[in-house]
Amino acid sequence: MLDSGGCLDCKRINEVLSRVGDRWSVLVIISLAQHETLRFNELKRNLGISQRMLSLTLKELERDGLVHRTYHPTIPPKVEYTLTDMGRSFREPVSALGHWALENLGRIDTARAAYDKGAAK
Amino acid sequence: MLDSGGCLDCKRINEVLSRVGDRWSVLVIISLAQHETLRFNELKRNLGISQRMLSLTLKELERDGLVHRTYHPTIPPKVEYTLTDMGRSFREPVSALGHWALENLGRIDTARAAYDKGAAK
DNA sequence: CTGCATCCAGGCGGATACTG
DNA sequence: CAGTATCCGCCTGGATGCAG
Repeated sequence: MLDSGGCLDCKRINEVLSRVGDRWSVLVIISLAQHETLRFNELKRNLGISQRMLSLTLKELERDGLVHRTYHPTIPPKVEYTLTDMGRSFREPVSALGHWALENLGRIDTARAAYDKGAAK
Repeated sequence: MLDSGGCLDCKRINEVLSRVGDRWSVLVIISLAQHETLRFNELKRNLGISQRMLSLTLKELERDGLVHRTYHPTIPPKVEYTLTDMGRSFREPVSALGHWALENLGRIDTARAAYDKGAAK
């Protein structure tokens, strides 16, 4: 609920995070960035996401102009998803995050273990 | 459920996102990065976060070794929070995300408006 | 195959009250 | 001031069933 008064950047970050910041959106974009084009069930299998969440996520991403949807009215139907230019550009900051993740996951685990041991419980 | 079989990076990203990927963690880190040192209620006011969430978030961040907590046993008590080295390093990928956000928020809004108009409802 | 609709459990997160 | 504890609504997200 509202601004509060401090840090203006925070509100911006907050905004963008509410849009494309959820786990599934990020993962869908990463997956599409790696595979170029994927069908609905391919994404579903790759990410281990439920149909419901994938459906909702893709619709949002399409709405936000990050993902392009191509519907082939064949039988059975075939739908292909690709990144838009904006979607591809999103991959840069995300990969920076991914890089940081890979480098620091171990450190975080170590810190946690130390913290948990110290606090005992 | 799990892994699925595809994209190994996704699991990693997923992991790190489950740790420091939530909205409040990110905002706390950004705020601390900007102000160097902040007290509990300063953070609370800056972010417009509830005590409960701030308390939980800070405890997690401290546990993960991203935030350092200094307790001054005065009366009234005074607690200062600062970023650790790892916490500071996290700010780089986040600022990349922030940059992207500022550049593309407008585009997203435009895409949304177009989408909503087209779909009508 | 690609979805949408429904149901339902679990967790996030705010409001409030209380302690040191 | 800096938390902890409780209550509770809301939304996320999985499971299932159905349609085109």
